[in-house]
Amino acid sequence: MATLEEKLQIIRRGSDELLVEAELTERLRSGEPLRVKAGFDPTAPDLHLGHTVLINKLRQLQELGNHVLFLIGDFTGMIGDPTGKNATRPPLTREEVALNARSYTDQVFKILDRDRTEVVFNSTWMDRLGAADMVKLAATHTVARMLERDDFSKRYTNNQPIAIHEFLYPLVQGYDSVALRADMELGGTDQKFNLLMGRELQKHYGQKPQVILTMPLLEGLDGVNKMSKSLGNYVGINEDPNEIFGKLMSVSDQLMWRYIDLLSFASLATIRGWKQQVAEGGNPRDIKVAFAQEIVERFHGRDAAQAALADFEARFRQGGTPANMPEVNVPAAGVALIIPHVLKQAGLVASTSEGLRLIAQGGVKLNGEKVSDKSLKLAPGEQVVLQVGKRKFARVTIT
RNA sequence: GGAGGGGUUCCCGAGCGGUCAAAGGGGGCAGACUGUAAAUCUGUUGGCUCAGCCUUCGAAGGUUCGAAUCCUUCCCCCUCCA
Repeated sequence: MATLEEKLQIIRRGSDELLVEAELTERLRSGEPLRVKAGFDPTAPDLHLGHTVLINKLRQLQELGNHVLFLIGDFTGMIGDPTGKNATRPPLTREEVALNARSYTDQVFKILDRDRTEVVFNSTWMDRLGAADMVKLAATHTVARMLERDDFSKRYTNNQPIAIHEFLYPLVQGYDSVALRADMELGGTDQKFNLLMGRELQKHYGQKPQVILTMPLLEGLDGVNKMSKSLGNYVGINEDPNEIFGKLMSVSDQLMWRYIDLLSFASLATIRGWKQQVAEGGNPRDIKVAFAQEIVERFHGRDAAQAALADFEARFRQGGTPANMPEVNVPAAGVALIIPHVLKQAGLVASTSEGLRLIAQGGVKLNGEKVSDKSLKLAPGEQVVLQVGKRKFARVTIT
C-alpha cells in the first residue's frame, strides 16, 4: 500500500493543477474510496490520445482504490460546451446515447478498471429538474462571474456572440457534481472554470466541495491546437496500428517530448535519460520509434507494434509498398478508363482534378513506376497497384 | 425600437462593375532532401467529358453586353443608444 506522500506524487504526476491539496490529503487520510468524477461528451465516441491523458489519470486513481464516476453528458451535450457555436444541438435519442455509451465503454475499458467504474448519465437527474429549479440554479451566479470564464471573456471582448444558453453549461456541469456527491473531479485545464463551478454549487447545496485536478491539454499533431477529432489532428486509439505508428512518427522532434511527458508510462528517470541521449547528439527518431511502439502496444498489443515498425521501415526507409493494402474494384463498363478517373473511383483522390494535379506533380505511381501521362488508360481486366504520395495505396482491379 | 458596422473559396483576410476561380497568410496535399509521415526548400490547393466548359463570394430577385463588386427584399452577426 502506497503511503500518503506516494499517493500524492502519483496523483500529481503530469497534472496541471491540484485544488485544494490540503482537502485532498484530508480525504485520502480518511481511507474511504473517493468518488472521482469525469465528464465526457456524448457525441464523440472516438477516443484519441488527448482523452487518454485524463483517462490514464483516472486509472491511476483507481489503482489507489478510488471509485470512478464516468459521466456521459447526454444532457449537457444538448447545450454543447461553449465553443463559439451558438446553436443547441438536437438532443440525442435514447438509442443513440446508449449506442455511444456502449462505444465509450468498449474503448475506455482498455484503460479503466471495470469494477471500479460507474457509468452515469446526467440526463438522469437533469431531465427531472424543472424549469423552476433551473431558474434557481441560474440564480446562484451572476453574469459578471460567468464572464470570468476565459472563453466567454475572450469572445465578449472580441465582439463574438455568446448565446444565453451557453451560460447554462457550466451551471449544469457543476450541478452534476452535486447530484453525484463527487469528492474529486478531473478535467482538462480548459475545464477549470466548470470544475470550480462544481465546488461553488456543492457549497451552495450544503456539500463539501470537490477537489479538482486539471490535466494539460495534449496538442494535436499540428503542435498548435489541442488534439481534436474535428480538427483532424488526432491519433485515435482504435485506429489502425500502422496509422497510429505513422502519425506518431510525424510528430515533430520538438513536440515529441510533450507527447512523451503526457502519454508515456516510462519512469521519470527513463524519460530523463532519453532527453539526455538526444542532447548528446542521439537521433530523436530512435526515441520516437520507441515511444510510438509503446503506444501502439498499449492499444493493439506487442505483435501489432512490431508489425507497424516493420511496415514503416519498409515503406519509408526502403520505399517499398505496405504489407497489406485495400483491394478495390473499379467498374469500367467495358471501356478503358483514364488514370485520374481510376484514382477517383478507387478513393485515392477526392476529384479528377486532384488526380490530374497529382500526376502533374509526380505524386502518382502505377506498379511502382511514376505516372507522367495523364491520359494513360487502364482496360477492364487489368490489376494494378496504385500509389498516391507516400501513404496511400490500393490494389485496383478494373472490372 | 433607433443609429452604425459586417457576412468572400477549408480557416483568417484582400477585392468594391470587366484583366476574378478571386491577392496575401494559415492549414492541407505533392515533390526534393533526410537518420523520421522531423526540420528545410519548391510546387500546388472549386469541379468537370480539363489548353475548353460549369458552379462559387449569407439568401432570393433586379439593373447591365458583363456583378463578389450597383439596386431591392429577406436572413444572420457585432457595436452604441433605449
